[in-house]
Amino acid sequence: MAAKANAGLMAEGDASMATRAAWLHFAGGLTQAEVAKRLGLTSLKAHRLIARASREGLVKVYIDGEVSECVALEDRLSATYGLGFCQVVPDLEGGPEAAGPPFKALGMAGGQFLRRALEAGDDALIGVGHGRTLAAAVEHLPRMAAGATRFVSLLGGLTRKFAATPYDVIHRLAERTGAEAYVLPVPFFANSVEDRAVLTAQRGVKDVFDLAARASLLFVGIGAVQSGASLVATGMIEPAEIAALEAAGARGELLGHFFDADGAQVPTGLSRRTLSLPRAALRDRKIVAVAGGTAKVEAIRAILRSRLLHGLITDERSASALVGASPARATPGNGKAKPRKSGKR
Amino acid sequence: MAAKANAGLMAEGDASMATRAAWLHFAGGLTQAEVAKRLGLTSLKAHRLIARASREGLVKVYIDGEVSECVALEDRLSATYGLGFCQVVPDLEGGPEAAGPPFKALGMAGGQFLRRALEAGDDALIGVGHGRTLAAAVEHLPRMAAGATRFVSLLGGLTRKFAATPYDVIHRLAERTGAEAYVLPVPFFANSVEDRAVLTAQRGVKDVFDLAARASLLFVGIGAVQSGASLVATGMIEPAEIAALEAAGARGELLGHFFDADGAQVPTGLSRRTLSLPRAALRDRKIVAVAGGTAKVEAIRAILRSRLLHGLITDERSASALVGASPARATPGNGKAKPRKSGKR
DNA sequence: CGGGCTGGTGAAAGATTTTTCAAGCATAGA
DNA sequence: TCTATGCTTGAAAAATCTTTCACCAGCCCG
Repeated sequence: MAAKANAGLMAEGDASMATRAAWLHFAGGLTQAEVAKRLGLTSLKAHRLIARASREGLVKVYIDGEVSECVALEDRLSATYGLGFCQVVPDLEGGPEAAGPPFKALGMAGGQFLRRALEAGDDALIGVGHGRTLAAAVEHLPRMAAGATRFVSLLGGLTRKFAATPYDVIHRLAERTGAEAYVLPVPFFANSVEDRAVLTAQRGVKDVFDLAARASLLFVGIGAVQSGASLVATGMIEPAEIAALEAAGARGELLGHFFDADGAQVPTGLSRRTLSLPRAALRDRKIVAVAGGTAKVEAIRAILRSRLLHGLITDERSASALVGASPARATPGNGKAKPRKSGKR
Repeated sequence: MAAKANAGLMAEGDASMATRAAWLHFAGGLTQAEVAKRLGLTSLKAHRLIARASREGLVKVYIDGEVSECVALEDRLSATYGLGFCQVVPDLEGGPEAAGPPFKALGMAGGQFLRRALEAGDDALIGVGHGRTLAAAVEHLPRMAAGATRFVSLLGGLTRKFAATPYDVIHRLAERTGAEAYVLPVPFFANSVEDRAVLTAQRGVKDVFDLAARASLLFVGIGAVQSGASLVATGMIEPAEIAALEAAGARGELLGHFFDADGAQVPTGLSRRTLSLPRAALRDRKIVAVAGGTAKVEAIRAILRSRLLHGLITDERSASALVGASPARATPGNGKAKPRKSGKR
């Protein structure tokens, strides 16, 4: 009877219904048919509601156990690079040569980190960087009130391309948490040193930079220095520029600053055009980076060696590469220790 | 202190493997066969690992959307009873006759509440009550560090029965969070007033009571006053006693204190033997109760009317009954007032 | 040493979930 | 008014997950 009433519209009540169906199914462990019966729907409809709830990210799932190999990697990374915090998540993407960076896995871990940070409320002002990885982290952040926490962009984010606009990170963050957020409506790199001066002199911009300098937690990504890097792909930096940087020894990027394989800063003309926190402002800050994927291992190592990081969230494969261990296929103990009885069937 | 009850539920490597399999399956969305291939197992083994991980509660699921009906109920309850916080969760158990209290649903909500409280860290000392509902809440609390938060029992918890020992609540809480926890190794109700005096005079006991009086958040359950109530079932109170209480008009119990249908305290000889916070210590405290189920509606209403609660977590059906047409002081001489009137189907 | 018990294993049957595909209905534009 | 388009719907097929059942190995006890 109740189900019949809402035959017409579906935008509002449907989301509620989807949530309810998902709740019954996932939390309650009811089968889709049971959910259907309970809600007075056909099982197919129930399935569609549930599928939609999952698709829209209404269903958050996380695993609350430790994978020993990952914990070991965390310990080694922490010890080696003096991290105060480290999390290594198992790889999700299949295949041996993993396509892109493990956005999903990193996103879940990053999202949880953010959630904790927000719930703890220790950091009244959190600075955030750019990139798809960070965007993924925000994507996995549950809807929640941010309390008194505010967010501030750490670097300019305008870009020509529409897709994957870095704006999204802080934007969505604000949207999801209802927190105040200060963005920097300037490019990541200005066209010239003079332009940079003009831009930073803008009242609003200057204020935000001042704010960024005071953030107590910096949540950032790490950029690779390669022709295929996102910096290039998003049009924030020219292929020629990245090539020059690479030639100059740059291996990794953090908040617009470039570092070589030893973690030393690479001086470059580009930095005089960068709209970001000055290098000096990165010392002794609580910087937590989330990054991973084969393409970024070198960059991550460079940044780690700079000793600027306080925390790192990465994936198992990258972590493994970082500590120098052999590729170590994700086939621990069980697979190798026992000479399996050869599965002939 | 936290007893590291790392019972050998499963071998070390197995747990790790199960976690990994669960991660791949739930977080990564891989099919069980894919997980198996990735881990070098048969798909059946993968399934068993995943099933085990779920069974052991390593997989936490929660739904991040609002069900409009529940939100409406929350608002009404908050307004009606002056609550500062209210959460209503959809019912999980099927059928109109709803077996027992909705432990699972309440547990999930309660667990989340606790997690938030711990992560916020606003309450340095949290007092906890008894009961299966609270136990369920702790059950659904993820493993996490409690920071500086400490826990303290609000009432004695010894009982004759082994199963469902109320001890579990604070015990498991300590175990799961690694927090300091102070228990009250005395019965809920002493055998006599003299006994009570002796017990409360014990040095350790007195200290814990003093601590309990200072807890900034009280996380408690609500007890029904019926022959079938848990108070009776766990042997903490005699059938004859509960019958007397019921005859005296008692309808609900909160931390060992009894209240009638109007929320007024029911004076009873029992209270002089109760090892719990004195009634006076309940005023103006941040008390959050979690309770639900048809059998408890009356009790919840009684407690709500006492206006002692700051927060309530309950299930949809109970909430519905609570706000539903319910003339005050409908004191049914005989216990035939079960509002089991739910639209079937 | 054998019996009974426990716990893990795999094949196959049984359920459930997910995809596919064709059809229905409403809306917007011609 | 008619038609195209887009979105939802339902039945059935395909894929996947879960249970069942029989079996085997290790282990404690008699």
